[in-house]
Amino acid sequence: MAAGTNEAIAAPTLETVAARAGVSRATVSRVVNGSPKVSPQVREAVQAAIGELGYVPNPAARSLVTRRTDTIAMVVPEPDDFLFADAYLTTLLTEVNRALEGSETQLVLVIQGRGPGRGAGGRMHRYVTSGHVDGAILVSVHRDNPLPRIMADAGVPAVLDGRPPADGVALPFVDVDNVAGAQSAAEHLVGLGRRRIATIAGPADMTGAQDRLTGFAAGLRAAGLAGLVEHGDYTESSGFRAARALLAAEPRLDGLFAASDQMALGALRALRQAGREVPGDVAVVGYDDLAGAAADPPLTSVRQPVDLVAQELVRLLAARIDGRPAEPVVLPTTLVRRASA
Amino acid sequence: MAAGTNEAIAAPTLETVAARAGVSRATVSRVVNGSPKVSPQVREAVQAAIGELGYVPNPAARSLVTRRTDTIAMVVPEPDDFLFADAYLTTLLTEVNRALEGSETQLVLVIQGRGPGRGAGGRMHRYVTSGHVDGAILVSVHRDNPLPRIMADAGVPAVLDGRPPADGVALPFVDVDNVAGAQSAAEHLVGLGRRRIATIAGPADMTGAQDRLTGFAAGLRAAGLAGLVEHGDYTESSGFRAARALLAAEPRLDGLFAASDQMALGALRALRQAGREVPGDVAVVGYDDLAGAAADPPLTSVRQPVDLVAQELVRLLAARIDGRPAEPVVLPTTLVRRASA
DNA sequence: CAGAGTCGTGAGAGCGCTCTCACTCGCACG
DNA sequence: CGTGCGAGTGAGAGCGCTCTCACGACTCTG
Repeated sequence: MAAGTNEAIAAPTLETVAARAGVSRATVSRVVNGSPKVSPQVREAVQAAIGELGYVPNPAARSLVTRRTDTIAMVVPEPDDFLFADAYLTTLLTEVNRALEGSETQLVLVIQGRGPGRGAGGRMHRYVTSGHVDGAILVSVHRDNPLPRIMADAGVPAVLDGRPPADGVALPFVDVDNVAGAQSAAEHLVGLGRRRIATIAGPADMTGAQDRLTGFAAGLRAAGLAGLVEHGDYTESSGFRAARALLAAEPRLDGLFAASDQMALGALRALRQAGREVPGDVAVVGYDDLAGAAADPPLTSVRQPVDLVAQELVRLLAARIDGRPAEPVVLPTTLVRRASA
Repeated sequence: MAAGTNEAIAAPTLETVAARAGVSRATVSRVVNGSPKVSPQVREAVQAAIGELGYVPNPAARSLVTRRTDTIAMVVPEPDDFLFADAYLTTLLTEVNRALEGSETQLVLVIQGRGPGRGAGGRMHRYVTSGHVDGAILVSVHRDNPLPRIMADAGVPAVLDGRPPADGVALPFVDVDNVAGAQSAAEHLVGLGRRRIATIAGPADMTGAQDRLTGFAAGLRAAGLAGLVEHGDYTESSGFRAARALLAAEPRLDGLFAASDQMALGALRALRQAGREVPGDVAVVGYDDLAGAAADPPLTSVRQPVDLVAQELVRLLAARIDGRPAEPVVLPTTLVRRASA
């Protein structure tokens, strides 16, 4: 059946505490908020009263007057997106949470459903726009996503994970240097002596995927090579399909760069089925360095500093919330070498 | 550099709308909350005013008086847990979100950090306990987790994903029939003619893992067999290690049941490295049916109805929040057969 | 020793909303 | 034609908190 006594008696308020400590509401409020202008004796008395009464401030009352909720949202466009980029998103989520530790700010994960409330004016837009949160981190934003515009129009502080498209709303953002990262992957393959190199790129409507493709192409071009391209959607199965297509187009393929570890995993599976040895026949490099360490063989991958991304995202958003300016940040990647390339 | 005009002018309030529509605050409130006792003409006028002004109710003010926040929390104990059971937790999260679609209730994901605010009275306990949310779904609860007790003591409605230990707080819960699920896995292996069967069990301090072990043992016993047991923590790598240990203890192993797909994946890797064919030499069954469909070979697994679990969790919690009783729910599993067993 | 600060404290307004209660109609009833 | 009643509406009292302002009690300064 269920929980214990059905709700304790009325929760203590500032008033109750004040009466108990023999001071005014204002003074209790000062103690609770750590104001320095309270004498030590009074402070102690108030703290004792708070302890005895088990007083906890009412967040609704507080934010009614402060116009602050001490809550920020991480907004993920839709469940499918959420699942597909799984490892990256969960990691980012965890890291953002960690970056918030020690502060009073609470993180709320908002997943856009696909129900009727989906479009502009939907439940989630209303939520994010109507004062429930002080600001938002927008994640996994595709080009046609209206959310950045909505947030900007509503005057709600927001930052982006990943750079916005050139024609998009100019929100502050944190990105990793995808061009350089992908280029280092391409150069690594070239350095290994590979010459027939292909890439499994990400969705064409995401800037991160575009940049990785750009970097890859630049890396090959520098070596006087051209590469095959096949697109996936960051999932394992799309990587599997893309790798088969690539193999069909170029049976003598000897190097492969996948724009996500998930896709690299799918490619590994396709290669194994096709009887190719990795790295013997085909050297494979992934991206994210989030899912490949336990692969077979362990995946060489471009690591993104997700912890730093999270910290910068939080820092930028905090700045915007306080009305300070926030400059975009671009973080470097590192190539982590393992057995696959 | 950032968002557009720095915040629109003061947001419209009930007062503003009332003035514009030529009615009182109370009437606007009635319209906003869909009260039936408003004449059609007035309702229309008010709705027009709301539209023109772009009025959005202030949630803090509202919940200050209603004592409701229309927000529930899903509480995940710690980042490591979150990561380890990855697929299950993300799926559950998505499904709970989906179950909430159409309602006005918003889901907040709360991850317990490991900082100083960790213990009782920590940031997260305060958050969940102090009126930020109407209730909470507790997930991945280990035996020594104080949270169920804290919630019960604070009188905050809460429900559990997975049955609580016998000596734990009697919160309403939703569980799957882990005993029957594991038993069906064992029976399947037996039915395949396997006789040297082992299991990789989950953490001993989680009831779900216990139940799976119980069911597995029961299934073997019914066939007059005994099985080897090795414990893991639901991660891929723990499955890898456990499978090696099992292989060392019983080289002629011909059947293996892992209490999670992740661990089954690790086992697959260990078996391949040991030169065993799956399912030829060793038949493998996983649990969750969340990560094995694209494995090599595709994993036979015990499927949990995560969507139903989510729906029931939401239903039970809603009942508790409304002060209605909530009976525990136990849902059935199904064995999904693929190539691995 | 008067004037000018400090410092700690309390009084009280007000944040935007909901909800009870009282009031005003218009209409059916006796 | 008075009375009763239900439906629609408004007035106003809070919900629990923060924050400005005023004030009393000191401590300094000249």
